[in-house]
Amino acid sequence: MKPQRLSKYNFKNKVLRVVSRIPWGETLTYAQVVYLAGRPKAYRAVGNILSRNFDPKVPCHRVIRSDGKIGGYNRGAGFKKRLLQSEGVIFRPVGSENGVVNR
DNA sequence: ATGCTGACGCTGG
DNA sequence: CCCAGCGCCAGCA
Repeated sequence: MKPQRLSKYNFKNKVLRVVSRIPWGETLTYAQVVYLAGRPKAYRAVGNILSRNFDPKVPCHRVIRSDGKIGGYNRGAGFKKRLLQSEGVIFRPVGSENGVVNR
């Protein structure tokens, strides 16, 4: 077992792990995830990582924007919203598209 | 090694 | 509420 260097090498891994621990029906913002992963200012990178993640073990649809908007999804934002709604996440109809998570 | 990319966040208009 | 601009960072070609 090699000592795990959390500085950068594990960042992606850590992010995926954090996301995979989000309970059913719960949501976290990108900022929260990145904070838990230890890089409070790397929210940009998280988007990159999640966009490339296709592992079903990682419920990346539970990660939303800090302003409450849904954000993007590699399978389509609409699909992401449906998934969240089916998990009981309440959306407040705002604007035309995105909608805001009620919390 | 270098430069561009993007599922973001925040402020200002 | 919507749009534009700037900052920030790890991944990837």
